[in-house]
Amino acid sequence: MPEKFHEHRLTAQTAALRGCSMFADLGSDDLDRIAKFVEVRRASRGDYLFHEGETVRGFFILRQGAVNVHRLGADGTEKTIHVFRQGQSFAEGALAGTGGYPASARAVEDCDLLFIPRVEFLALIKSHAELALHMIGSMSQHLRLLVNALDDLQGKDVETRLIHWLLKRCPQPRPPGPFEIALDVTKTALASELSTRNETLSRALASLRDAGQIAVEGKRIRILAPQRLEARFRGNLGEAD
Amino acid sequence: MPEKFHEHRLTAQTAALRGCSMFADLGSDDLDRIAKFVEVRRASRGDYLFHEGETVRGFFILRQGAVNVHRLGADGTEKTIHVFRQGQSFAEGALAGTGGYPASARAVEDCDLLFIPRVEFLALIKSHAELALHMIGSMSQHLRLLVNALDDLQGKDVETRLIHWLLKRCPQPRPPGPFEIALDVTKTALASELSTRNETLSRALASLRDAGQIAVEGKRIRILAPQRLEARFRGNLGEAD
DNA sequence: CCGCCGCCTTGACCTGTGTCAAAGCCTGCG
DNA sequence: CGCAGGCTTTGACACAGGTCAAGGCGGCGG
Repeated sequence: MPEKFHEHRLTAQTAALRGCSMFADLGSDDLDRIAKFVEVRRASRGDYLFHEGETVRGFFILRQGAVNVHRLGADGTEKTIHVFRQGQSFAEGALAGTGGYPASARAVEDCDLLFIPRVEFLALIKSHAELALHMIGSMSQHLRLLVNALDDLQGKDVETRLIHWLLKRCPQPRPPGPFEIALDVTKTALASELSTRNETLSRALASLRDAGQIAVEGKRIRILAPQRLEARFRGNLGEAD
Repeated sequence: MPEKFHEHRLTAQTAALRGCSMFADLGSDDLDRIAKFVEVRRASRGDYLFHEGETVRGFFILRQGAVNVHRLGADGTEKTIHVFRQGQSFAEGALAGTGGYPASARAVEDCDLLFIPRVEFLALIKSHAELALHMIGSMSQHLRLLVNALDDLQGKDVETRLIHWLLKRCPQPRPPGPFEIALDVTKTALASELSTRNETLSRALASLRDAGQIAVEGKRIRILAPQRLEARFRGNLGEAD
């Protein structure tokens, strides 16, 4: 491999690493050191990145695409734990523990990711306390995420969870006019992300449509008045929760 | 304070620290260093250790008792995320993040705990990569725990969750004869731990009793045949999940 | 000893959501 | 062009579990 190309590959990865919150404020020398053992991976829609129970070889940073982290129930139906999207890292929590990955991960879109091998990374951490703190911070985020997911499930009905999902991808502060969201996955996949079935999601969408909150055109959902939708969200929380 | 007493206090805490998995295999000099800034705390049943949103001052190790980590819904009902018991640490995930504790913690029994202040601990981590790895390991455990809780909720009905809870505190390998479990909290609190209501828990217990699986006498539950109960557990998973 | 107050139990009822089934709609392929 | 196989929508139905209400049981203070 020509040296020039190798150089280029390194800087491209360095940039990608910096984009991930975990490595955001590391010195560029450190980043280069990491970039040396990082692997670039591509995954097509449907490919598995790892399976539950498999021994942990490393973790991932998602540059492009979306990954569904889930478990399989005894009857084979998969239960989504979380869907990660670009810029996020996942499975770093599994690095330190024993017993392999606690869940499986499958690309729900074509993905472009970085794979950080376990042993090299752990070795690096030992000499870079800074990095360890970032790692802890990142895991901390995931903990919060799961805590949120957990009380979403406990307290909120499907309509409320759907509204929550919509509002999360609507800019803050809320635009007064309509805002359109393009679904990057099938509605069935979205249903799974919301821990429900496509039928139920379909009904929830219909109910919001009938209430004049949204307009649905295939894979595009238009929020007619984000502020009004947010009001309904708070309303739902008040009684149902 | 007499030097002798101080010495004693230190070694007692050192021992307590070693009991916690997070510090288990640290050198005793390191433990002593930690012990210096650790605070001993007691909490009576009902006391709050921290509230959701409060700025994070440190984390806890539970030496004795039980702590309920939960959130309050909009209507004021509390939703349990997890109940920690002796030997476990909690809230260490909040150390690195921003935005304060993601949940509240309340003693459900009289508790005896160690409080590890945030700034001192973080400073120590910077110079002790070993410790950082342990920290990561511990958070990793909590992540797994939440993942488990999450798919418990998604997939399993209350009876199954109850059986799961019972089996978790029944020795492995399963004794062939009866095994008795003493509830350390009220049944209402247990219901909350299982993310349900006392009425529903009551029914689940009754149903297991009528099925000849358990005997309930106030706060003591006798599992008549652990192996048979485990069989039922697997049965439930097969269909319902 | 009695009454109060928490906790637990049981019954009746209602609602959300999963399940099953049928039909509509797209998209790609022969 | 037309058909097949996905996805989505809608309806009918079943059931787990939450809610409300009415006791029962027990412990503790007066």
